[in-house]
This record gives sequence, C-alpha cells and structure tokens, in this order.
Amino acid sequence: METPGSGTQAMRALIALRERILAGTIGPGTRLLEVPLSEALEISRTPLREAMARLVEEGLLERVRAGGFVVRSFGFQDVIDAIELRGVLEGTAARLAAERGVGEEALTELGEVVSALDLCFGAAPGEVEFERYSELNAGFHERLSGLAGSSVIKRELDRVTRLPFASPSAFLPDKADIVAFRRSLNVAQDQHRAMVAAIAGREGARAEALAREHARLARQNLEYVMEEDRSLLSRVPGMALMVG
Amino acid sequence: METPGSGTQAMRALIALRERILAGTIGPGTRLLEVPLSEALEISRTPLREAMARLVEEGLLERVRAGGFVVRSFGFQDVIDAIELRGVLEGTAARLAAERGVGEEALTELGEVVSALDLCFGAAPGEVEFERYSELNAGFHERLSGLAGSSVIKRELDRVTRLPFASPSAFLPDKADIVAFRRSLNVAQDQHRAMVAAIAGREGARAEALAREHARLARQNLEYVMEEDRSLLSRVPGMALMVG
DNA sequence: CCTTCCCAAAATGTATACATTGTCGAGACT
DNA sequence: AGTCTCGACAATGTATACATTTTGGGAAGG
Repeated sequence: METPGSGTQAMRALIALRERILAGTIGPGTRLLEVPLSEALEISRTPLREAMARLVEEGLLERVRAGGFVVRSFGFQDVIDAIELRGVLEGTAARLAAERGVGEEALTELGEVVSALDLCFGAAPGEVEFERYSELNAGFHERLSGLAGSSVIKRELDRVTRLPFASPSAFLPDKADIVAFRRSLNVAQDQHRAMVAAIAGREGARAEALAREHARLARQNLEYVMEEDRSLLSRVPGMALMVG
Repeated sequence: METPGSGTQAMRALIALRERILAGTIGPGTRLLEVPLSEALEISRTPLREAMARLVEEGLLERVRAGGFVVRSFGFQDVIDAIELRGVLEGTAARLAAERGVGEEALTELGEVVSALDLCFGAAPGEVEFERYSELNAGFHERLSGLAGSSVIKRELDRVTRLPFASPSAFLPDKADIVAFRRSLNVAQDQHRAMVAAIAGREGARAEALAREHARLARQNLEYVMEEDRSLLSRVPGMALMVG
C-alpha cells in the first residue's frame, strides 16, 4: 500500500505547484488565480484549493485578506532570520535533550551518524564525499530534532526547516568547488561531535550554544554567496522565493 | 467595510468548530467526519473543509494519513513544552531587538505599556485590576513579538501563541483568588520592566534570559494548578485539549 | 479636475451530485 | 478454527453549476 492520497488530484496539484514555486516559475508575490491555474494544471478548483491550503501550512503561500492566495516572498533579512530561527530551535532541542537526558540507544545512534560523517572526509584537506555527507547531515539534524522527545519542539522545527533555504542541507550539495564551503564542513563536523558530547554530558547551555553557532555556518555561506559570488545563488534551494 | 470573509459559511464553521474544540464539546483525538458535521453545523462540506484546513494552520486539528481530520491532543508535557517554546521565541525576539536596536518610538511605547501596568497595582499587596492588567499584558507581549522587526520571528511566535494554553494571558484572567497567582504578577511586572531596560541597553543575553524566565511563570502557575488545585483547570483556556 | 457612485466582469464562496477509495464484516474455503 | 476474499457501506476526493463578493473603470455630479 502506498501513501494514501499520493495518487489524488490534490496531491498532483500540490507537487506541481510546489515545484513551480521553488523553481521560480511562479515568482514570489504572484497571486494564484484558481480558474487559470486549474486549467493550466488540468485539475478542478476543489483539489487545487486543497493543495493551496497545504502550501500555506508549508509556508510557501499566504492567504490574502479578500480571499485567495499569493506566493510568499522573503527579503534577504527574512532568510537570515529563518536561519537564525532554525539555530534557536535546534539549540532548544539540543538543550532540552541534554537537560532531560536521552536514552542510551538514541545517543549511540547519533554518535554513529557523526562517525559515519567522519568517513566522508578523505586524506587531502578538501577531499569530501559530498553526496554521502549531505545525506548523513540531514539524518543528524533529523535525529537531533526528535532527541528531546518533544513532539511540540519537533513539529515547529520541522516546520521552519521546510523552508528550503532554512534547511540544514541548504548550503551543502554540489558546492564542492568553493574553498570556503569545503572548510566550513570541517567546522560543522567538529560542532556535530561537540553537540553529541555536550548532550551526553548533560551540558545544556553548551549544547544550545553549539547548535546556534552551527546554524551560523549557513548564514556565513549565504553571506558569502550574496557578497562574493551571486552566480551561486541559483544553486541554493528556495532562493527563488527571495526578492531584492 | 468589515473583515472580508467574516460573514462566509467557512468563517462561521471555523468559529463554531474552534469554540466547540476549545470548550471540549469535541474532545481531543476525535475524528471530524464531514457529513455529520456539515449537518450539525448546517453548512455544506466545502466550506467545512476550508474551515478545517484553517484549524490545522492554527494547530487545533491534525490531518490524518488516510484523509480527514482529528482534534489535536496534548499531554501535560506538551503543554509544558509549548510554554517553554513561547519563552524561547519571546527570548529570541527580545534578544534580536536588543542586538539590532529598536526605534525610539517603539521603545517608548513599550515603556508606556509597562508604566500603565504599574497603575494596575493598588496600595494593598494583593490589590490588582485584573482585567486591565490582562489587556495591557497582552499588548506588551504583542509589541514585544514585533520589536525585532522580523516578520519571520513574529509569525512563528504568533503561531505558538495561538495555542490558548501557551498564550501570555493563559494564566491571568479571573485568578484573583489565588494568592500564589497574585504574587506572580509582581514578579512578572518586574520582568517586564527589566526586559525593556535590557533591550534599551542593548543587553541581548539579559533580555533573552528574562523573557525565558518570564514564561516560566506560566509554567509555575500550570504546575500549581495541576498539583494543588485541579479544580482550577477548567478556568485555564484550552485545557480541554489536554489529555491525561 | 477630482470625487463619488454604480455597474459589469472576474474572482472567490457554496452547494451538491457523483467518483473513488478505504474499511470492516460475513462467508467460504483450507 | 483460522484466514482469505469479496462485497457492501461509509468515508473522503472530485467536478461543476451556481451564488456572492470584490474590484476596477467609467460616467455623472460636485
């Protein structure tokens, strides 16, 4: 049995719309008109509205006062704030995990992810298996978000992370050619290891500070892209949502 | 002109459903069946689904995998975590406001709210104008959430605050008869004043710590209610959502 | 020339009939 | 007795016709 609803019209509309918004085909601020859209997607208005309602939950659309939806738009500062917010929430997850304590197995598991991440680094300074690193990194952050055992925290963290540019993986893939990015991976991995140690040692404040600083790497990378090489912007996921 | 959509069937359904959920008429975990509900509310299924989609955004409902909606349910720990989360987010708003600086007017305005809160305290120790205090307190937190000038932060803070038991006013109204609650108001007001001072003085860490500790008052009050006098539970907004 | 009112068009809101899908139980076969 | 399957029911999913509201422009009046 597949995921129920995966073959529904609403799901098709959801996927198609999400893709177009993230690709920038439908730019930020654009109002989504039901009739033309339903014709373009060859889907009737009812499931289309269902899809749009879900995209509001994802944070990609906004409801407009008089009815209808527009593509949400983010300024540079909004992107910075979303990254900061992720840091704050991951920090909270890490702190609570440290303060409340976590089960042996969960901690071991997280440690194994960190060990696996170590194996992505080769002998030479800049030699890194990016694809594998990216996957494992996503796994690390996923586990971290649930480590405190709080569904409320996990839920909000997942929510913020759903904004592509605020995701922990936003500045990872196929950035192999940028020296500054490669070096940031070593720092990031140090922080991963330190976070696990802090949580294991019940050092809540340290775990929180580390998670916040960890998110700052994403901010650094974003600022590098904006100031040094804007041609890389198109490779950052969700950047089509940014204006200015 | 009134709020657009305020007279729509979807809005009626939204209000009716929200009321029933918060009152506990429709208990946590209950699945909302479209046909019976639409008959009960005398509203067709289409606007009903619209209303349910909005209640998902509000955090009162959850979508269920196979389709449909259920009333979200919170354990005691979830309520604690939601309050903690509010503290973390208000702390972030306060810290960013301090670090980035806020305009003269906004800061003055916040200070005036604090001064007005002062006037709610009479000469005798426990003499407080609760209604006025409650209103002004809501205003203080509302302004605080926007003080950093970050729409991303404000949005998520508003979102968490929409859970009634996590709202800054959750443990305020008509609690005049509880000595412990009355005393907490004095502490709270001290924290209000200190937060403004910290923000004005660009003391980010202090502002953040104060906001977090401020939210802990709500937690204290919740724990008091749970341990000392559960008969008060029914007076706490949103407690119908709590199970266990 | 600006303002205001009003109408028409276009948008969202609503109802409802119908389609599809998932669920649960009864029956038969093993 | 257990289990597998099939079918009926009940739920959500979809399409579409119709209602209502909003909006923009143009004409009339100040």
